[in-house]
Amino acid sequence: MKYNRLDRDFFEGSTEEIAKKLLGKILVRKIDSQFLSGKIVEVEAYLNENDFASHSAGGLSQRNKSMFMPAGTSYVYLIYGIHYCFNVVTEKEGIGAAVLIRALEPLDNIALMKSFRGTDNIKILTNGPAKLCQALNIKRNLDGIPLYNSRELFLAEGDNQNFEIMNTKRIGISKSKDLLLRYFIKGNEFVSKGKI
DNA sequence: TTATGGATCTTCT
DNA sequence: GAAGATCCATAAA
Repeated sequence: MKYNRLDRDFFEGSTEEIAKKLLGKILVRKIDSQFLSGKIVEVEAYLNENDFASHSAGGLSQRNKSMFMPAGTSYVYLIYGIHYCFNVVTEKEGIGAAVLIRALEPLDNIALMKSFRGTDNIKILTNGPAKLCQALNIKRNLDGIPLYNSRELFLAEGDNQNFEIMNTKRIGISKSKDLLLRYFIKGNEFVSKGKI
């Protein structure tokens, strides 16, 4: 499969805009000479203002510093001591905002994803933010890298952009929980929760 | 089918 | 010292 990488321009725009534009795009992971990939089907926006669920709400810290890097940087963090989550950083340098990738539809090299996940069930390979990191072997060594200019982790153009976008409240947070900043592809069976 | 608790550790208070 | 952008196994209904 040939991948048409998204370059730096793609990431210019508001965080909500980028969140919606990321749906249907392909997340590509290269390990040695093998490509693993999946279509993005569910995302959440985390803003720099009036969003107390965002890691950036308390200002710059050692953990969240990638969120303040330029749009198109990766932000990978450890949650609950055991799981990694992957975000696409948005907005200009110095502004802390990002889009959490919550679910993928597996495409290339599903066999390798299954072995990283330790399951044969394709439906639970990448239908959650920590699951997709495990399936693509995304860890903190990939935090803070430029997605528009990296070989091991990048984004690519998707083929079919014919889908309807659903917009709901975000999952698993306790602050700013009523903001409608979750977006997912209507009808896609790899969405993590509340599928239509 | 829904509810609950354990795993496990970095970050900030 | 407590909380956290999750997942999974197990128990209850």
